[in-house]
Amino acid sequence: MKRKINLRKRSNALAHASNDYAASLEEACVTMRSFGLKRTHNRENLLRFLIENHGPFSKDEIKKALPKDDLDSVTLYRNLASFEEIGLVRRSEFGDGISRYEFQAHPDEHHHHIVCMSCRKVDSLDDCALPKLDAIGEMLGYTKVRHSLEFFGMCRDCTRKST
Amino acid sequence: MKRKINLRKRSNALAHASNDYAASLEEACVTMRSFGLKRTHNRENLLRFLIENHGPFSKDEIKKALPKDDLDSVTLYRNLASFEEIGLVRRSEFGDGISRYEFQAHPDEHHHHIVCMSCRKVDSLDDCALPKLDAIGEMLGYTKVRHSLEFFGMCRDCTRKST
DNA sequence: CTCCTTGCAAAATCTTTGCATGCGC
DNA sequence: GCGCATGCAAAGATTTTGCAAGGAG
Repeated sequence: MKRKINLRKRSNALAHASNDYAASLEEACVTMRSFGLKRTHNRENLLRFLIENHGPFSKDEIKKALPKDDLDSVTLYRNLASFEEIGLVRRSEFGDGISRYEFQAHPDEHHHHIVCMSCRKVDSLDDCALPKLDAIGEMLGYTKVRHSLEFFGMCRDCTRKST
Repeated sequence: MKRKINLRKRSNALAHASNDYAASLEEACVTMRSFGLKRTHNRENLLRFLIENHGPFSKDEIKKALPKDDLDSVTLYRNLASFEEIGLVRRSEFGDGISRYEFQAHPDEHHHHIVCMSCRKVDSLDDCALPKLDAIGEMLGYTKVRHSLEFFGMCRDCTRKST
């Protein structure tokens, strides 16, 4: 059956917690609880991995990185889907047909990436340098506008190697 | 085996052809030829569909729209991949894990989309209003920078219905 | 005539679903 | 104890591969 999550507004009680990994994890668990999701080993491992290794990962990369005992694909799929639904995790797609997931401390917070098309390395870009892009959509009558902006190119190292 | 395409530079001989569907098709066929791809019924039908119904389509939508006789999935996959490789077709991903394809008259030309998260309608946005975003990537030492920018929201109609 | 393209069958992947058991709270 | 979470098995869906026959140039 379709997993049903109570889409209550996400708690912001700990919105200004430290950047510490452990603190982020605790905060994430509070968010989970506020949606009725339980704190389990599986989820904790998944979150820890995503928090500590910041940067979008494919399901495959995640599966390989997690302890052997929680590598059941079904659980991973379900947990990623749940986390995405409550905004703990953001999905990015980089034009190769593979979804990549990354931890997102706060629902509205996001940044953009630049992906090296040669080695697939991903850098993060600060979003503060970007204009208020969503206004473009609102001009067309759209509401609840959000956007996804990804850059692709060849990184310094790969550029050097290829010449 | 992996299909090998001779990645010669794309011909720009007809770069300023008219916007007419037939002309676009002819131009696309010239491009195909310049990469050693042959003009077949399958490809012509696929291109015609993409040119006439502008807007990104999933493989599924394309398959349903094509004449029943060319609905072999394998051929569709292969042709979309070839077209993508030579730049005739651009793939977009809108965060739902489904790749969508659209005709792209010239390799560097592109625009952005705004996708209604409710009815999945896609509007196209003129890109001329946007700043030179790729400079951001080049500042980081990347070369050959391109970008993908997609907007998501709820369109006027769906907003009205949902209140 | 040659090489590219197609369609079929089958394999390999990826993703979802049902259900019984286990576990957080 | 209740209800969500997990793991297994199996079903479903998607994508890839091999190969022989057909068709474009």
